[in-house]
Amino acid sequence: MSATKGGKDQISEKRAVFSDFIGKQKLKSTRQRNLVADVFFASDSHLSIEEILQLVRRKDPAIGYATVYRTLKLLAQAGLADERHFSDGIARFEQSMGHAHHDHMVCTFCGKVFEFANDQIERLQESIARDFGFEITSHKLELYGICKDCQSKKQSQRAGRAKA
Amino acid sequence: MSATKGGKDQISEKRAVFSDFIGKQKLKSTRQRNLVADVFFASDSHLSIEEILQLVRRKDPAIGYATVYRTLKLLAQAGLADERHFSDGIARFEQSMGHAHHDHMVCTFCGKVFEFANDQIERLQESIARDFGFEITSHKLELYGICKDCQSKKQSQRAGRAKA
DNA sequence: TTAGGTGCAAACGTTTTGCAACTTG
DNA sequence: CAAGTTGCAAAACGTTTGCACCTAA
Repeated sequence: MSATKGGKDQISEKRAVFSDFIGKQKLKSTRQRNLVADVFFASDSHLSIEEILQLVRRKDPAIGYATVYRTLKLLAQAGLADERHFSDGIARFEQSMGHAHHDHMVCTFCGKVFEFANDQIERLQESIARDFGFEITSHKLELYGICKDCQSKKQSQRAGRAKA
Repeated sequence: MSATKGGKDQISEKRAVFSDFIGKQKLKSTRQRNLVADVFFASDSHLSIEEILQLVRRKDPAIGYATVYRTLKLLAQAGLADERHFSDGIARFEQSMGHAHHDHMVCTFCGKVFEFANDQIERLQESIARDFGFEITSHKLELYGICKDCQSKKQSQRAGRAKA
């Protein structure tokens, strides 16, 4: 389930892609930008801006929200990040490089996000769209529920308290 | 394409379910609440709060946002409305009674929402969840793209340019 | 040097809430 | 009458933006 398949060198590749993008767009490579990007590349989950900010501030407490928002937007433009909106109103970002298309399973108990891919579903989507004369540009499939771990947590939690 | 399958009597049934809910919760039946509910029941599309407010104000211009928000929340609690969040940041509501489970196809050109249902996809979702030991409580499948009508609109609008 | 970036705080758009006046039961 | 509801305006929420100062190229 790890997002990074190749370890460290994958990160430096992404770093390279990013600085390439920065260069081509005549933007500047700054300490803050690189810090945000590195934190993002080193993570393998679906981080919110808030979470990224917390991680980044461990290394530089002066960094503000705006920089994180702006940098993630750049990363998205560079094709390195994908913005996702699950059912909790806040944006989360995942790495897009090296990821084939996949869908999400969100645990409503612990908030963890699992990824999965299923070609058969993809093909069915295409055929449904075809029937409608609809031209798909993107899609989103999310399963909400309770993950394996939380099912047991939930049970023991309920076992402890009779009823509220 | 029509959401209401039985016509008028379906509306009165919903009205009944709603006032039942109101009664059981020891809430009060008010002119505003009933107006909002009726407007909602009479519609068959995916309305935003803003749109519902506009419709309601035709009959009573004094009604405010808060009442619409509060009433839609009640309708959702009563099992009569489902809140949806497509990729435009604003909440839309659809009627849930009499609706079998279905998914959505959203035209990113005109904003129209089409519904579809596919048992095979549902079954595949279940089997994927089972593989993960995940217990599904709900899910969301949305196809984004361009609907039949808009494909031609788009072509004539971009008459001079190359086709994708 | 200067285009561009930063952090702050204020602005945003949607949704929620506190409250005094007002209905409903 | 008491409890619940209303409309308003203010607050709250995540996000974006204007701006004076700063920094990379």
